[in-house]
Amino acid sequence: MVTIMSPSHTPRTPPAPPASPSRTGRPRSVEAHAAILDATRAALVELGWSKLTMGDVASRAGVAKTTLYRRWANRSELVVDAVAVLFDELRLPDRGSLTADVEGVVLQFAALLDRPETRTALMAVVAESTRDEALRERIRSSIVDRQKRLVLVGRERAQARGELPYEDDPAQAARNADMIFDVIAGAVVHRALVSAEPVDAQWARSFSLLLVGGLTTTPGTPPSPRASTGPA
Amino acid sequence: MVTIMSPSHTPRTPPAPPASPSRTGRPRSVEAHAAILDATRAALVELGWSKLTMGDVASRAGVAKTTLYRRWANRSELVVDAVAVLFDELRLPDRGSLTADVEGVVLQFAALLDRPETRTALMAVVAESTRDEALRERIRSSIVDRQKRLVLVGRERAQARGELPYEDDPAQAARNADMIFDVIAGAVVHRALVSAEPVDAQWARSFSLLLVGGLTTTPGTPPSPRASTGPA
DNA sequence: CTCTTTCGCTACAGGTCGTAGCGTAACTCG
DNA sequence: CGAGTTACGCTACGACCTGTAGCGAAAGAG
Repeated sequence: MVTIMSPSHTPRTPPAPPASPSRTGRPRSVEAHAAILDATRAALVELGWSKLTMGDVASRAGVAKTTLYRRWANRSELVVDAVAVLFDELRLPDRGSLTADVEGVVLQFAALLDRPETRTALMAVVAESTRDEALRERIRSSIVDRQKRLVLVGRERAQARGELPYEDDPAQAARNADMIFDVIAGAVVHRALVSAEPVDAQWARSFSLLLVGGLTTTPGTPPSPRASTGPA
Repeated sequence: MVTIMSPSHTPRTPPAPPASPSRTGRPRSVEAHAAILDATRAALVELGWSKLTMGDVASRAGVAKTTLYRRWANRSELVVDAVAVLFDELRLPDRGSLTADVEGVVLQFAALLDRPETRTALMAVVAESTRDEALRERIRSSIVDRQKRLVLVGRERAQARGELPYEDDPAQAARNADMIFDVIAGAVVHRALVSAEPVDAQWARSFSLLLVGGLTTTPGTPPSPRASTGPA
């Protein structure tokens, strides 16, 4: 009695389809889980983020509204999970050069932002996350990190090709990768959603040339003033 | 009677403080206008975008809720106007070099995104604008264009300094400017809001070097393959 | 067969949106 | 100065959404 007894209600912590750690009791329906995420994406397409309601998603999915709240704390977390899976499509096929690889990832990300679900949801949950630490962490782990891996893969390939130097300081290398990620993802998002203009092949090519030009001109960060320019 | 008689209600088109074209009747209170925008920013700071309500803003501003709806169609438009004025602070002092100018504008924009009002509101209205053409246009004219001008100024200065070449094709020049704008604004926004990490002096410096390195390596877009690098 | 957890359902309190309708205030024009 | 026009504050409202509570029933674990 004196104990916290919080598990009585609002557990909802088990994120994945069913709750893994609990062995006993009725398991959560995996069909319901998939149906809910599908319904969420459908609702995003038809209604957009601002008009999407939990009740609507529930009826589309054929489950009770209470079931949604048993699994997600609020709309934002549900929507993050619903769109996160779309980011699994992102791949980085080896196109032979750093420029071509950047171009490829830009076009892929642009295609993702062209889908109405992500278009309306991505910035909305990011905006929400500025005041919700848990949501920010969920976004980071289920969306941002999936994109960032592509940058790391691309860098490794470029290093293997000799297009980029191997970096000594691991902390510095991480900072660089983070910056490159923000530049790529940020530019594409800004072009697509803020400027609201198409990220087409021409833009992707121009951008890639710009970025790779900067990367090969500026090996590390300021620390090493470097005298001569030119790629390694 | 048969006429549309739409002006009877929901005019609300007159955006600025008072309605300019109308000469007759009681003019809109400019004090109320300022009070509403102030109250909106205050509410954004305290409550954030998602918990900001029209009723709350009205009572903070000391006006009736109906007055808000007479001037703005919805929350989003009100918030855009409320934060737009903050973007007037953006300046581009001549720091002597393109790299330094980029660095300066990055830090200024970052400072703006550090304010809780803009932090919570900017991405929210952008998300909203993906499904609202009027809102998108309002954002473009009152926020985006104010930022974009800085890019144009910076390019002119760099051209005058000889750091960047004068471009022949005006359409191509416009595309380049747009891209640079998306790269700068996008990277800063992404770093600050998505990655949620600080845009500090070090980051600004690294980013500026990267960008300017790319710009001086890649003058135009692919069209003109250009042989030699280096500023004119 | 018992225990545990989830499920669907209903109901609800609390809150917001956006509008309508009224009487009044403020300003322009003839 | 009166008539016409527009903005204002106020009240009230219907429609809707959120998130929770409480129930009996279903679905597994041991």
